[in-house]
Amino acid sequence: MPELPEVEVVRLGLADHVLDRKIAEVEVAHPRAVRRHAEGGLDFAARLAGRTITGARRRGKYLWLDLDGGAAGDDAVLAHLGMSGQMLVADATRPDEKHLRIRFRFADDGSELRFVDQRTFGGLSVHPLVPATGGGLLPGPVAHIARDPMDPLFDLDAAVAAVRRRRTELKRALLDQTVVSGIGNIYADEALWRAKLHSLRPTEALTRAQGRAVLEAATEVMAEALRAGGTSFDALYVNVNGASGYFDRRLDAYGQADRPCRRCGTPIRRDAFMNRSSFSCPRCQPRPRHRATGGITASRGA
DNA sequence: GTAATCACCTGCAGGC
DNA sequence: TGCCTGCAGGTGATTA
Repeated sequence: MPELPEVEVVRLGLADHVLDRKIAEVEVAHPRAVRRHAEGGLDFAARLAGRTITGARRRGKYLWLDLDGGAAGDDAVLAHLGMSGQMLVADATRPDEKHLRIRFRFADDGSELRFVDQRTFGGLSVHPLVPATGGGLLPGPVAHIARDPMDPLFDLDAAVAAVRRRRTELKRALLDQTVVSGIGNIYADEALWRAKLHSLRPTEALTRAQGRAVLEAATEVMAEALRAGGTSFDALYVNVNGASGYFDRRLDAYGQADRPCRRCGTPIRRDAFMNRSSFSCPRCQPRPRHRATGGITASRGA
């Protein structure tokens, strides 16, 4: 599942393969892939034909391709990979993927850019760039997203304060993209394990030191994942060349149900959390005393 | 204004 | 073998 490191790997690949290339034609094979483009697929394709890609940027799990000046000024193609989205640079002669949703053909007749998405949670859309709080230009839908821990202007103390201002459970706050962006279920569990904090810990009772510890752990684990090329459990996350990352082999908590904790040997526990799963070590990460439980201990393993 | 819940969607594993 | 159910989970709309 693409989280920040996986999206960054894709962004780097796009920067290598599509920068300064002129789009000749865009084909939308599935309307759901452009559902966030309010004017529909035909308008999406029409707005991109003839434009040149001038940049590949990212905030959190969103990435976008800057376009040269159009009729209405600077704009960008915004992409969210959702659960299973892939941006593939492919030779035009290669057979189409089963879940090909959008195809970009370029004026140079070289490789194509394909948006492939099995579960259709992802999508592409075109938006004008608008001034963002804190400076810079961003596509409109990204303007409310907080800076991610790999952003050079990320303010750790401000992020800790934002987490502590919330009145919720710690993991919910970590997953809230308006508090800190880029963290998904995998890296939230890994950061909590490293910081020895339970996902249900109330944010209002979190000390500054604990807040710093969990956000620093998140930064650390995502940087390590990026160096490994991202986390892949199956064929759903790949880079632009279709290759998988290797960080899943180094996960300490996520997907490790019933396996011994690498710190203390206690079996990792799986709990239900927001219609998904949460993994933690019951010894290193004790539950807070005054929170409702209701989790499950049965596990399906990884 | 803030927090919680649910729908969206497809493929796979496991049980019967 | 085939059907059914549960699970994976990020985002945005809706509800409280």
